[in-house]
Amino acid sequence: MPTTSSQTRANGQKTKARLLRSTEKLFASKGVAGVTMRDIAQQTKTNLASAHYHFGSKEAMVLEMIKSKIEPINAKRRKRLHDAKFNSPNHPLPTIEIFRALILPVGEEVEKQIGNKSGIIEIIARSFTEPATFLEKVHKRFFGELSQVFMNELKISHPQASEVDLYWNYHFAVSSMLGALAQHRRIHDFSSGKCNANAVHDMIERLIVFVSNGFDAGIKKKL
Amino acid sequence: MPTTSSQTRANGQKTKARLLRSTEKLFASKGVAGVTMRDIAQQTKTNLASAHYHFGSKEAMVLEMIKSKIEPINAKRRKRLHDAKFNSPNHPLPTIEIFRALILPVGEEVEKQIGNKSGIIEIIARSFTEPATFLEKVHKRFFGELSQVFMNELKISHPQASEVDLYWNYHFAVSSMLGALAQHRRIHDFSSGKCNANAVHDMIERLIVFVSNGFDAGIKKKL
DNA sequence: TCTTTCTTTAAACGATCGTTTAAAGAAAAC
DNA sequence: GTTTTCTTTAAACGATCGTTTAAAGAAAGA
Repeated sequence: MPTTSSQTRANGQKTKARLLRSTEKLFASKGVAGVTMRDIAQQTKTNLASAHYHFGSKEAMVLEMIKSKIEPINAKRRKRLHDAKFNSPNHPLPTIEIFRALILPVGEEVEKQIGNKSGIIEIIARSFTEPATFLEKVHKRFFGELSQVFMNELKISHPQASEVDLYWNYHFAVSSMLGALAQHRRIHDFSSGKCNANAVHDMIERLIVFVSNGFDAGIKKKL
Repeated sequence: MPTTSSQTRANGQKTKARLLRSTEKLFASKGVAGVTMRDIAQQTKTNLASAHYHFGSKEAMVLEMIKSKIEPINAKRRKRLHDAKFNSPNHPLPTIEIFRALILPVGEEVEKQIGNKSGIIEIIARSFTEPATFLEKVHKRFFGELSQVFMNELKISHPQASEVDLYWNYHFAVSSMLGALAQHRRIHDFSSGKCNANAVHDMIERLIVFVSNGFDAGIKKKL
């Protein structure tokens, strides 16, 4: 049978991938603490001990799942930021373009999971809100460096601004993004059906406007 | 002994109050799922069964604790909104005054808990982010009506705006507030010590500026 | 083929969870 | 003082958790 050599012992890898998919859906909809290894094994139609065989522990499993979902998103963010700079080589980037690079790739991921009740976004947002479990380390590991990249870009675009202003308002911007995306499904009930939670593209554009204008308003004091 | 008739059998009430305090601190720092009834009993220096005697169940205990903390905050919000209207009877309220009424009372609560590692704010924010546990009902119960009050005020202040715009941007504003307040302690590390997480008053004023300008930017399209 | 390695399985382990029981202790009512 | 009601206590209950064990099954190398 024609399989690549890196794909030898194929069946195990398939089970591992299926476990990761189940982990994402279950953790997103019920929270890390609300899902048991037995839930995951049952959803994956495999044995409980098999999950431990592939990942070693529940914590290691969550980390690997989160990593597999977040890193592609962060790569898109960097690429979009890089491309935006390339397209306006002689000018500092407008605030809105910086936040577009930060937010749009997450929005695309939200758009993918329209059919599902929840996905990686809820997990990311929870890593920002949950108490001092291991999810807190996750947040620093996956977003620490990325935040510095975007902060640097904001410094370049706002050369007269104080660092304190920049840090505070970036903090507000990230909080807005995560809170809004994680909870966007509630908009339907809250607005008595007037707003459509599945109109992700519309929501994302609104969010980018909200965030970049809030950011600039908090910065301009220093001009 | 001179005690009011509603205060007879005094000792039990003291234990109940101590249980509520322990519940707040523990749930705030470790999350609802991360705290056991035994943790609470131990922290309160009482018996495990005593907690069930006073509250019936873990869930009822959490609900009562949250209610006891949130309702005074919401009362302050309504009062501040009412006072602001009284002080400018002939003009619609500026956006920033509406959000000041919404955000300042929460800020005062954050200021109270500066010494502690965490408090009710983290719990409220988590009720916005956590999966479909009973905390979700909590959110609707305690904030549903309040949100309508503030939305009505925003409609009055933005008579030309569409309801869809208003709902979306109010959603963003609330997300910003909860995310920023719940995570404000992270600003110290993130900013390499440049921002002081204990300067709550400064943070709150920044947050109000961020939110109201973001809101207006999302609304003004319709003018 | 035989052997080795990878993967799955059923069953059990010890720990811990929310809750309940039944009895003792303390405070108020009489 | 006696009775009644409220409160606390130690101990146990059944359920469920993450993890481990030991053996069988499947795939690849020799």
